[in-house]
Order: sequence, then C-alpha cells, then structure tokens
Amino acid sequence: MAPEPGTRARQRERTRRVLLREARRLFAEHGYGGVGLARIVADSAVTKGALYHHFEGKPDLFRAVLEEVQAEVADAVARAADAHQDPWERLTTGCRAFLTASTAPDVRRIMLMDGPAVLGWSTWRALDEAASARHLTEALTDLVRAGVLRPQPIAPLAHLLSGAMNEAALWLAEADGPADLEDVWAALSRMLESQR
Amino acid sequence: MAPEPGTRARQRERTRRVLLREARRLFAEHGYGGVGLARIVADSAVTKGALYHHFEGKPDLFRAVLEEVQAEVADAVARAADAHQDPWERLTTGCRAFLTASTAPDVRRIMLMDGPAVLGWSTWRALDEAASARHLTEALTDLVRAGVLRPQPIAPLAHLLSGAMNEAALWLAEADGPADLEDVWAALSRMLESQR
DNA sequence: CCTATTGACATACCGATGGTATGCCAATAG
DNA sequence: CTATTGGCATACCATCGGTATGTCAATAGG
Repeated sequence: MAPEPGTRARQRERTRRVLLREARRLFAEHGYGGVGLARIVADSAVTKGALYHHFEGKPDLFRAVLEEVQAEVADAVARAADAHQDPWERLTTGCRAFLTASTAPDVRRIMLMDGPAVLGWSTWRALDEAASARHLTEALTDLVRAGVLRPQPIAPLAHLLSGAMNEAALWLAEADGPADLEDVWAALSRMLESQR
Repeated sequence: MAPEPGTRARQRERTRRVLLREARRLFAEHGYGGVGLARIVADSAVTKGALYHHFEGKPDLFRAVLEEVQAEVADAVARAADAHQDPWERLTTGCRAFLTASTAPDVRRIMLMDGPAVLGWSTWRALDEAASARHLTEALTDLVRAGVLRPQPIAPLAHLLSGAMNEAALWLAEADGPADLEDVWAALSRMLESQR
C-alpha cells in the first residue's frame, strides 16, 4: 500500500523525543554518572543504534537534555519578567521566578549539579548565557542605562548574582521550607538594592 | 636482620600520600571522569590493590583529595582573617582570600566543578561547611551580634555569598585579568555593605 | 508502477573501566 | 622462633561507552 508522506520525519521526531524524555527522567533521578546508556535505551524501548543515530554520544545526549531544561527555566523567567514594565520590577520578578523554577529536582540535578561537571564550566556557562543569564545581563544593562543602577561593569555583577541564585536554589531544594524562600529573597533583595 | 620499628606505618603513610598527590594532579588536569584508576595507580607506581587497600573506591579517593584541597583553602582564608581584629575586616579579607585561593586551577576543578557532581550536593555542602563555609557563618554571626549587620537569618545570607564567590572564582579563573578581580571585589563589597 | 537509494534504526561486538577475590611476603606480636 | 596480620601485587570479572555492520521500509527518480 502507498506510504503516507511524512512517515519518516514523524517517526524520527517521535523516537528523539522519547529518548530525550527518558534520559531526562533518569539523569534527574540518578545523575549523569549513575545511569548507563543501556538503561536509557531500554526505558525508551529502542536500542543503542537509535541513540547513536540521534546523538553523538552520552555527553551530547546530556547536552540536549540540559538545553531543554534551560529553555524551560528561561521561558519561565522571561514570562514572569514580561508581566511588568518597570525595569526594576522586571529584574526582581525575574530573579524570583528563577529561584522557584530552579528548585525543581530535575533542574537542580541536571542544570546546577551535573551540568558544569559533565560539559565543563565554560561550555555550561555559554549555554546558560544563551538561555537565562542573558536576561539577567540585559536587565542589569537596562537598569544602568536608565540610571537606576550605578554605572559599573555588568559581567562581574551578573556572575555574582547568578552564582548566588544557583547556590540558593540548591539550598532551597533541600531545606525546603517556604519560609526559607522568603529569607533568601529578603537577603537577595537587599543585595540587588545595594547596587542601586 | 632486625626490622626497624615503625616501618609498617611509615610505608603505609607514604603510599597513601603518593596516591593522594597523583590523584589530585590528575583529577585537576583531566577531571574526575577523565582519568581512570589505572592511570592513577601507574603514576603512583603502585597497583589497584594498594589503592583499594587505602580507599573504598574512586569516589572515596576523590573525597579524600577534595578534603585536602578544602583544608588548604580554609587555611588560607583563616590565616588572612586572623591578621585582623575588627570583625568587618576579618570578613572582607577572608572573602578576598577565598576568591584568590579558589581561582587556582586544581581548586577550581576539584572543589567547584567536580565536587558537587561526584559526591552529590548535600555531601559536598557538608564538607564545605566543615571546612571554609564555617568561617563565613561565624563571621556573619559575629557581625550580627556586634550590631554591624542587621539581625537576620544567617544561613540564607551565607549561602548567597558562598554561591556568589564560587561562581566568581570560576569566572575569574577563565577571564583572568587582574582588573576583573577588582571589579568583582567592588561589586561584592557593595553586596556585603548592603547588609550592614 | 518499478527500481535504486537512503534513512532509521537493530544486532553484534570491542576495548577500557571500576571493582573484587585471592595470593604472597615481610613486619610485628607473643 | 613461630603465628599472625598488615600492606600490598596479581588475576580476573561485569559493565560501560562506543563502533562497525546488517536490515528493512520509506522515499526519489525514471
């Protein structure tokens, strides 16, 4: 019988998505080093042939998963920030959104813990910059241009804040009381305010 | 002939120190996943039997190396802080010492990049707390008690500052201009000042 | 339509890796 | 002087990431 057009591309896309989904689940649960390719392809109901057809290897698969996670976090941050017009409120709500989003277990493990170690810090930084850190840099630049923040080099400040929030997210995910989030936020707010 | 007393313990200690030294060198250069036990024992001029006699496995060996690195950093921080009496100056000089010490390649790779991924964040946190973060917590507590810092929960602030400095150290190790260190320090100083 | 080609996998296999079980010999204990 | 144990070395194993090859259906070209 006549094959329906697009069968090829649809199947390819489906397999790739299943692999990404299962890999993300397993990486989030056991960590990068704690799960083997055999387990990933088994849970995806495919074989290693399929995996190596879609990805260059285990690090590349992890990178794809990481990019997906980062994209989600960045989307949440941008969405929260875009709800406001005032540059200062855009920054603060964006930071809060990042804090809450990054506390999720898979984000925490994949993006904050394994990411730098697996891909190397510079690669991880580049991906983070392309995803969510870019928003932070833009927000800070806008605030300096608007005269809200004192003129100063943006990069160091952005890294300090980014690192502070990453560590805070890791801590919050473990200490997990809602009161802790408010304490972190209070201190972070004062930090932001200090640069005003 | 009569064996000199203490031969046993001396040989044991010597083998252990060689293993730690070579493992630290290799972990720092290639990362935890980038070096195998075969290479470590070969460079140490022993066999895997010796390694597994002294350590429980590869993660345990890494943990021992990490503790050594952390102890050195903590010592540098404490030494710098102890040169001052004023609590505020103790904090600032301690932070500066941490920044410069953590920029060293082996510290950066072992303590800041691989540490959390290999041992898990909570384990890493516990070790860090026992080593250098304890000084930060103490300094902040003293400042609150002295009325220099506003009364507030210490833990969130300590984590924010620790994360900020860790990330800054990673960045400084790469951007490596001495001017960048001053920029980071200026922004960090304002952050500290903000909590005053 | 029919055929050639290619794309999306599956299968089989490889070297290297972390880890273990056992053997051996000299240093210590009695 | 003998028994024991500590400090390794040797030999071996299961599993890992990675590769080479085979297979079959979907597409492209005539």
